[in-house]
Amino acid sequence: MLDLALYGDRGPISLADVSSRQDISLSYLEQLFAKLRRKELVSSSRGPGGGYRLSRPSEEIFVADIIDAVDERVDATGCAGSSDCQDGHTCLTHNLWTDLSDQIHHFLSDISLASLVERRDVQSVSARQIQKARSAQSIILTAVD
Amino acid sequence: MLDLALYGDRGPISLADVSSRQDISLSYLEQLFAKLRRKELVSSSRGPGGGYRLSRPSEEIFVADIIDAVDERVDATGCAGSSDCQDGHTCLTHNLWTDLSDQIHHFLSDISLASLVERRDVQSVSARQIQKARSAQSIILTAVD
DNA sequence: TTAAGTCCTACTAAATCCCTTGGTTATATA
DNA sequence: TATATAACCAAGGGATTTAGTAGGACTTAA
Repeated sequence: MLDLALYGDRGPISLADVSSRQDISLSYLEQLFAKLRRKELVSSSRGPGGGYRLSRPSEEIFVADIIDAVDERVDATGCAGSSDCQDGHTCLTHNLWTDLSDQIHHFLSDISLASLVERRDVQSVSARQIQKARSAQSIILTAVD
Repeated sequence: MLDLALYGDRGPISLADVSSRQDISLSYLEQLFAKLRRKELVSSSRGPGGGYRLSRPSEEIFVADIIDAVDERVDATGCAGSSDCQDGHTCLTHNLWTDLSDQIHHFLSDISLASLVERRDVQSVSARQIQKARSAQSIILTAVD
């Protein structure tokens, strides 16, 4: 999603591009983006020149939204929401773990894609990725010559 | 560990007792407590009447200490500390996940066993456990008659 | 018409978590 | 001194999750 936020300002991004930039397998990305599309965080267009784009401005998409869509829960309990972890009742530390889950969710729901794009560490990784893509392309062009 | 904090005020607690109260298998507890002992969070005494006790007052043992001892890390990154998640470099969201790990660790390092013992939800679960143990014992006594 | 792309299902490999089995050693007590 | 109670130890197994593969069907711009 951060890849779309970084590189998606001029039209849709194909998962093949995301795959090569971020070192994530294409098929795995397809599975993740199917879930992201269902939760309407991205929209897709098929055919040549197609790909995915963010369905909202990056300021309005939060990491928690993405985790929720892909993961279905941020849950540190193990006993989960069901709360019958011990013979039909809750275990001793049940509420400790639900508190922690809440903390995690709160932390991630404060971080937008836009705020990540502005981070210096993200920008430097992105710069390296662009550099790498350029040199890869120049190798191809050289080979064509 | 919370079981020791709750019930360990009169001498050591056997893992068999913890096992029956907390519905955790004895062998699994043995593995966990081996790690806790190595990190000097508990001390053990063998033989009849033996068991484990907290090696510090419950005010001075924090959930983060326990997690660290048992788990060796609280780490949300996947790429872990190694930070070479992408072809020898860090991935785009590397620092986001290390930040999250820090947040989790900070949250858990503020929570002592003593503070958990004082929680109402913990006390009510504990009360239920004591009740259950009493009725189990009375069944045994009745059977002896 | 063709190639680029999404879309879909089924399967696999590895890791982790919790647990089981089957022991040994130490020690309090009868 | 015998016995029961407990900690200690090692090897392995089942379930679940995570990340990825494989192989294809459908859409659409050029």
